[in-house]
Amino acid sequence: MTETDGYGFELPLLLFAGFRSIIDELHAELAREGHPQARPAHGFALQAVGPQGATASEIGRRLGISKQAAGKTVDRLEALGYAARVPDPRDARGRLVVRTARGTELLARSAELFEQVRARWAAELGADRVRAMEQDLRAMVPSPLFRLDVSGWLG
Amino acid sequence: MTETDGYGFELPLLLFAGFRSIIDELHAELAREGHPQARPAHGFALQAVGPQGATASEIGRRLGISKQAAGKTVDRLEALGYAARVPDPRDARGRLVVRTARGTELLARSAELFEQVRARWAAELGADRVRAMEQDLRAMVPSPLFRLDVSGWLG
DNA sequence: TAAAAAGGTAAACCAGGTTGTCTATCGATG
DNA sequence: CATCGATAGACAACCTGGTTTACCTTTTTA
Repeated sequence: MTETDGYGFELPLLLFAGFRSIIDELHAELAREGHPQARPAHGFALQAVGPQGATASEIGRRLGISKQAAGKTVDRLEALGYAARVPDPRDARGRLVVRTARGTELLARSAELFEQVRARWAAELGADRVRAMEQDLRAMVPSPLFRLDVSGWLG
Repeated sequence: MTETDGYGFELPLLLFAGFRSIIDELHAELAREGHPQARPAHGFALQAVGPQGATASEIGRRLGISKQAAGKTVDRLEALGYAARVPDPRDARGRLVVRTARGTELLARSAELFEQVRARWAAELGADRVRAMEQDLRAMVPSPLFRLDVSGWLG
């Protein structure tokens, strides 16, 4: 990092700023539509729950965080009405985390809004440029799993 | 977000994964070179200090966080030997935060490593594709300031 | 020169991560 | 069929790094 922010330093900043601007736009609109409490982390976690539900331990594994941390996040989702815990019929130890209707609605609306953002990028830059960006990132990135250990990772 | 991760949902994920893979690579190497304690947040904060030094309040403003939070981060940088607080000769209220030699070294080495990563991307994808990615992101992103309120923002 | 603005610090709180320990249950194996 | 290792979940203690509120000191300004 020189004082003049050379090229090399700019690339990661731009990638993060791109990510952030999309997520900010998404959540500004979600807040307007009745989800003011929803945070980016909630969408990721809810996605990790999956349509069939999952145990907190499994969610932790999918997110790359401890089962305890996953449990706390599920507590939060539960408090906000996006997920619920039900007894696991096949394992008396476990409690299955499932999406509520509100949780499913949040994900569905998020998907629509993400499509809108991408369409705007395509309109602005050209569809081919957006496709190229995605293709290039796919080539350079190990795998676009949603690791959720961001808090601990960043700081 | 549909279950099948349509295009719209993939773009932000790819942007974040790209950012993250670069930062992970950087810090893996920094750790090998004697900076195992350095976290991504430290680099951002140290950058915000600037070559002339800055007050904690000013750092907070640059990073988009409260002066108290900035103060805590400076505490951390100080403990790790990357920054020091000196009396501000022009303001008896303030204490100027300045980079130590070790802090400057961390930033310089980071800059070199960022250049290396970008060169690898250019070799893999083609220099024009990397330039195009940067150009397109620059066009879509408000401004690539390093907001550091990520912890609070994400969760 | 008094009031407002700004720097720094401290305390209380929250979110979300960690590790470690404990109990209950599951599943495989002798 | 009993036992034992692995696993789910809960709980506690702790760390980092945000927040807000409050207060003191110093500087700026009206």
